[in-house]
Amino acid sequence: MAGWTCRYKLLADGRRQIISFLLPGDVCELYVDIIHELDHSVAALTPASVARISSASLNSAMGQHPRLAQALIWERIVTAAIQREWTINLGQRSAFERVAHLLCELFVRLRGIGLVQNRRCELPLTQTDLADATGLSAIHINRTLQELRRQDLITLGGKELYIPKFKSLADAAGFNDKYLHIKYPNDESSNLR
Amino acid sequence: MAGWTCRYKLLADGRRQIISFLLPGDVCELYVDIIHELDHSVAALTPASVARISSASLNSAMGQHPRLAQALIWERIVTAAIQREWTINLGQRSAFERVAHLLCELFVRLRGIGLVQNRRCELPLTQTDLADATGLSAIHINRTLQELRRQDLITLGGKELYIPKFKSLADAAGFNDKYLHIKYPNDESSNLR
DNA sequence: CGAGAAGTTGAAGCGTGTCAAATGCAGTGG
DNA sequence: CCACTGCATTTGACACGCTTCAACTTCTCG
Repeated sequence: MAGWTCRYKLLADGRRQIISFLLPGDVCELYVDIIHELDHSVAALTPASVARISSASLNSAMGQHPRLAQALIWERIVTAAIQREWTINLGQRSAFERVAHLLCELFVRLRGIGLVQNRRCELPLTQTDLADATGLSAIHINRTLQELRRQDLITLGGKELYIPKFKSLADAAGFNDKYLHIKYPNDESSNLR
Repeated sequence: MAGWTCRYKLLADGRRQIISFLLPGDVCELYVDIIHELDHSVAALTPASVARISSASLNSAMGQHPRLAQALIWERIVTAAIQREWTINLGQRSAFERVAHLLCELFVRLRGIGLVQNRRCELPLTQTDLADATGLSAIHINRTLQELRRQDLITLGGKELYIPKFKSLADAAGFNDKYLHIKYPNDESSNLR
């Protein structure tokens, strides 16, 4: 409901991969009762508040509100699309593109839930977090962020991210928001420049 | 129903990332009618036969067979887990581990659908396919496969893969099949040695 | 004010990519 | 049946993006 969390997995030797970021409103796990055990971990990156929903109440809610079931299907589709896009990000893109792409994704998702104002949003991640999400070293993240700043694509500091020309950053990243299937209130995705 | 296919996405400059492999019995897309357009492509890697199911007949089948709906939920959970594991593979593992891990995954999945006999299975992938799945260059795939052969972890040639000691390969890859949630007929996963 | 975490910088090393070319192999047409 | 063709695989040499290591500095917060 509030705050940032992430899915992650630790390898035997201590390497950590962040698998995805969960933002306010995101669903963590619908089927805990089916699989019984998660194959990964979830952690809060900021103070966060989380709601638990019993499958009984969820089922009755879906019975009374058919569009809720539809919304949850839609949520799964988008989550899967994001995970596929991360696969592409890690598999094909350079460090520069990777970081730019991740920032684009987070920015658009935050925008979709009203957490972007004046092209600014909070980004409560350490450079180590960014490193573990992009499969890079924290040191290289640092240098990549410097390069992004040098090209005036972002301003990042004090946990605040500012993207002056979104289109430029998206082009540099090869980012296309179609996969997120996000509808923006009061304007269209193409209005992001 | 038969043959190998894959999901993939092409970047603007021609880079290709294979996002996942679809094996016989796998579901490609349940909700085409909801999202209308796919954000990626699917291609056959071998001659393949595919069945289309209308949402009408699927819904009626699920109505008559409650366990079918359960099975499809289970399928989505496993698919999501595989995609997360690919994220880890591409983000954290070395070339050697990546290839070993991918071969482990495919081997176990093929085993689950009865396509492994005497520790052998078909692997109708080119080295270029493996490269695009693991985010490596085809040349480095070639050298990595040679190293895997040199360590007697695999035999691969003529589109046939042989894994003499699965446990050894899995250890080298950091592979744990738990995320696949596969039940083996007539034996347990730990029987794979 | 002190201490630990986060961010920054420089130098050196290495894993993987790129380029170029040779070899092997399967399908095709004469 | 064989020469031809094109794709897959293999090999070697070299380049480079990113990692590692080792400081140092700057923040944050009790």
